[in-house]
Amino acid sequence: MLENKFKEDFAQKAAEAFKSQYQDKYKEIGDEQVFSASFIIANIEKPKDPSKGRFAFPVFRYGKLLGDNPPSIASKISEAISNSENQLITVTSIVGFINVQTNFEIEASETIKTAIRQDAKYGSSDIGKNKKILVEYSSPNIAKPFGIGHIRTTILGHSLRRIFLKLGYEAIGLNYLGDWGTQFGKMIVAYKKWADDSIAGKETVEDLLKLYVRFHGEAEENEDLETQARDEFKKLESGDAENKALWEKFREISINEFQRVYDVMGIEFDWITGEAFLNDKMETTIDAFEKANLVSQSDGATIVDLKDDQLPPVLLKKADGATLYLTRDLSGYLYRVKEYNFDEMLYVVAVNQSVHFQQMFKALAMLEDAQFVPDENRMSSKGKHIEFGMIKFGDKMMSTRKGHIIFLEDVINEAAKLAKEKIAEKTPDLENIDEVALQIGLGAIFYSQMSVRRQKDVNFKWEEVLSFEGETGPYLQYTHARLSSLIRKFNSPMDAEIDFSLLDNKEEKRIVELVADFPQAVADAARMYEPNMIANHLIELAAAFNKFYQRKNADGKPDKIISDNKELSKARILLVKSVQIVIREGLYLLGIKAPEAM
RNA sequence: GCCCUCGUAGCUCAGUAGGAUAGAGCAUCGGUUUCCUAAACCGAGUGCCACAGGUUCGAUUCCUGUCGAGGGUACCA
Repeated sequence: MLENKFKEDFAQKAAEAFKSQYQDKYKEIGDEQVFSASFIIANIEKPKDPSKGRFAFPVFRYGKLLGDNPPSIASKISEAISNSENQLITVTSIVGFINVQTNFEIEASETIKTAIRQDAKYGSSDIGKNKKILVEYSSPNIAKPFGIGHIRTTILGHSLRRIFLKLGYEAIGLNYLGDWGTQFGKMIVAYKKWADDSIAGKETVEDLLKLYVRFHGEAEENEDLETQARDEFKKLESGDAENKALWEKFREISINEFQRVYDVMGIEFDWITGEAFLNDKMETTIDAFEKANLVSQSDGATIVDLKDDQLPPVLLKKADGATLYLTRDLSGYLYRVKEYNFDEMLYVVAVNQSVHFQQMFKALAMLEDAQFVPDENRMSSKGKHIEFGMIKFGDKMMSTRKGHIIFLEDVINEAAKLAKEKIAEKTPDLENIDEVALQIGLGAIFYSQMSVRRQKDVNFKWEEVLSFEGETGPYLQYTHARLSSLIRKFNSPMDAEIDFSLLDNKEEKRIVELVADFPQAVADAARMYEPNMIANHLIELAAAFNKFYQRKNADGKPDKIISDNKELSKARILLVKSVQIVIREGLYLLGIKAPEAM
């Protein structure tokens, strides 16, 4: 918390300045709250234009209180601070803002040393200490292939897990497979009717998809199929052996396929489970709602009326007695409460399921109300739907049912292929070409999802996902490779005394600021459940570094990082090292690998 | 009908605890490589921040309404 050192110094001095400059008013007002250092520090902000100052403090709110105009207040306070002993900061004032510059040598020295000392831990903190957070993500449906539609939940959730781990949380990544539900009735009907005997036992997910698509195609003509599907699922749920065997077959084919894709993508989970896991817990859940007197019958179905105009009732059981997705999710929540006693339970699921989660959280709250659970023990409010926008293709929604699907693996293969071509052209003697090509391909894909705020719908465009130039994953990776290359090239020891005052141009200054602000970016990303904030920060840092890398001296000659000026080179290479750490760790938080060369 | 999300440059998007002249990338045009990786860098132009009100010293940001796009709205997930 290096930055605080400067902020605290400023806040302290500003508080004193208010007291001395406005003695009479200060006493009259009596309320010292808004003049306290802690209030000031909380209201410090960052100018959009970094050249204005490292941070700023607007004084408009004091205008009425002090009976003085803001520009005058700002100038009086800043003058008073300037007249005091200042090691750390320099202040100036303009139109009601007090702008603060930090002592750059100190900030540079401490930022760089901290980053290098903490290395992979840079940006971490202990704000999540003793807190447990569950993150449910990916959660593909069995018997459907892994499509591009699954990419956002997978990448977002995976990144959030890593971000929370970095902040000291016990973060548990959960893959909750859609391995139960009426869709299996559909699959079973389709399989029994149309399965190709010649490939029996060797079916792939694609074969299952064909059956699924055919079912929906024919069901449009023949409504009876839907009824048959419900019957088959009902049979499955009551333990029919033949259907159980088919279900296990579908499940195994899918899981093997998923695992292969996760391995390629480098996606990790702490617990892979599924809806079927909850089958024996459903009755307990329904009992709990019954005991709480929340259950009623409606049109033959077993429901919980949420007493809310905005929300449809929760269906615990369909008229035929079979359970639904929501029943299973409620059971899952109650199970996880018991098993993990979490502080937060994040559901990284697309926005089209928002009603589902509203229903779920409301039902859980009603259950706790009925059970008179005291506030401090309530768990129902700890669930959060981390929603994200839909993926469209050619401006249309993707629909698995209609077979409109882009296989994630095809996207990955295509990206890796293009990356490999590019390497062959640029760095043909690179050793581990295939490995790096995959890293870059994945970097492009991952970044394309991370560069947009999660609430936005995104239109899948091959040329955007496969772009390696401009604000992209490969740009960050390329920058990392450059940084790594510099460090390799500078093969003198780095432990000598460094004169950080040699770092004095505006490019170096900007880089130090961005390195120093990385921990804040990580914390912000966690607060907003928005990895995009880290992606943005990395792009800014990479751009600042690349600018520095290609900067020219006044004479128009390249100002090289490694030069004959030994002392300057040493200081700069440490700066380079700190940037490398931030880019590498930042990319890690996004789930992207940082190659040493490419 | 009702509910949720989104609406910023030609295109894709940042701007996320309200702040000082609204920023990037792509695309277009021009420049930079005797090379610390040109997947880069430099320069050039573009905006009634959907619209209308409100709150505030100050609104792209918060509130209300309108319009537009997408999603959802009990026996799918």
